[in-house]
Amino acid sequence: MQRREKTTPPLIPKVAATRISRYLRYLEELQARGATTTSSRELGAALGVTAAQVRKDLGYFGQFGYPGLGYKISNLIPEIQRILGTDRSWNVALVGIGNLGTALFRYKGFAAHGFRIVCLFDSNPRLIGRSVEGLVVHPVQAVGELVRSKKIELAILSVPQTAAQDVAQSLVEAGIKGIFNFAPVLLSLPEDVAYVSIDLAVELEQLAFLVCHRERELAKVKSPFE
Amino acid sequence: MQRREKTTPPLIPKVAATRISRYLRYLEELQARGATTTSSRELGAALGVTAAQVRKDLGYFGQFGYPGLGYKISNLIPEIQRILGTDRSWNVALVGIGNLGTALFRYKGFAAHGFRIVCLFDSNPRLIGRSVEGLVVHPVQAVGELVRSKKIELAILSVPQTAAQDVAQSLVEAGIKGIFNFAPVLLSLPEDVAYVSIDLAVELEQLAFLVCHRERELAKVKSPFE
DNA sequence: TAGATTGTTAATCGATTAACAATC
DNA sequence: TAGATTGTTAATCGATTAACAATC
Repeated sequence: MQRREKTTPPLIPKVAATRISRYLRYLEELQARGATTTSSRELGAALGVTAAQVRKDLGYFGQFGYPGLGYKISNLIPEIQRILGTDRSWNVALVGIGNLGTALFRYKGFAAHGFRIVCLFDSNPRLIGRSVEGLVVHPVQAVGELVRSKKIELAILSVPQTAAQDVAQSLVEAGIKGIFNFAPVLLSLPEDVAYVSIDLAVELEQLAFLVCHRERELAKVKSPFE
Repeated sequence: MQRREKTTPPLIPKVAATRISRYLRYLEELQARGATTTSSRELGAALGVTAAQVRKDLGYFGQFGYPGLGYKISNLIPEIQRILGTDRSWNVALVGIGNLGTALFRYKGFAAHGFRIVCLFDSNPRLIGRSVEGLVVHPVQAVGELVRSKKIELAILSVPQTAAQDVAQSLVEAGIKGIFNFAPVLLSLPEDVAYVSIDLAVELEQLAFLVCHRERELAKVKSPFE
């Protein structure tokens, strides 16, 4: 458990970054509707958080608003993109071209936010060499070479649980900077590799849990954005 | 913002339920390896939380351990399943049979934990009537009737953003108890309907954010399970 | 018994909210 | 100017960790 000096600048809670991402989503929606300004009150109301929370979250990164006026949407959107690192595009590898992998590859939401899946990998000999919507599936062994040559920084891992740690290891050795993992396992990675993980079964269990405990009036079992 | 009397029993933080789910995942793994007992220390170490956290989390729901001995795996697994509501099976509707929906339908991890996708829905006339691995795709309009007749309690929503709120509305009217939403939008639902949501683009943005801020040594930007 | 580990209370730590001066 | 809304500090609230008596 890493200790940290008391003098370090304001630490940013991870949930703040998640909310910032959602503010961006809503700002894009507002802009599409033709709005030009908004306020912490409006943003908060739309996302189910307090206005103070919105201002605090943005405050971790700078001053983007105008007292009395609110925020200029055309100004705040690029600021948040810069904060999130989505003001540029990212090359992404997709490892594991099964049902989920294929669906993720076809998912339009990634490209819309600057994430380009530029390389596919699998270990199944029957898939290797095949072309999926214009991209060839490469053997996992080629990760090292291709990550470097294609300047890939992020990887999406949709491989079976049993393969996940080994593949992650190869990706790390190839110099990947972040891994988005769908395998139901906690990957052990070096500290300087970023890590986001989704376990679909865990999420569905959460839903069952919430249903079971709604009746028992489970109070603080309150999702962060409802 | 709902107020709550000071006398209410210990409120359960949402993250505690998430961790409990992960404890279960790890316990199943331990059992598969032939282990019969474990301890809060071992569980915590495996999942990157303190032993005190593990005991506290379990403590919200009861006393399952033996001082000096730890926890009996064969005993703790069913206890956690009962807590999560996965000690029985759940009938699930899948709405939106696109790439993601199809992948989710084929995903084995749900069935393995008692979630049975028993009905498929879509609004695309070209999909309606088609059979996907033995299940016929029904029109979204049939939700009301089928949710009741098939005793469906949960729904997975993998429809486009623009359709999500309307479909959710129909599901609620049909008496659904919980919705697992993949559309990038905050659904507005009655309080007694449980809600879990994943926005894949937001998750990938989190990864980009973490990568960008690793260097800037972003301290408390620490994911809950690393 | 001695050693280990639980369940739980108290202490610490961190995140959220309220409040308000600054300012457009 | 008066009204609105920011950025930020202080107060509150809640979650995590440490500590330890109870107990196997």
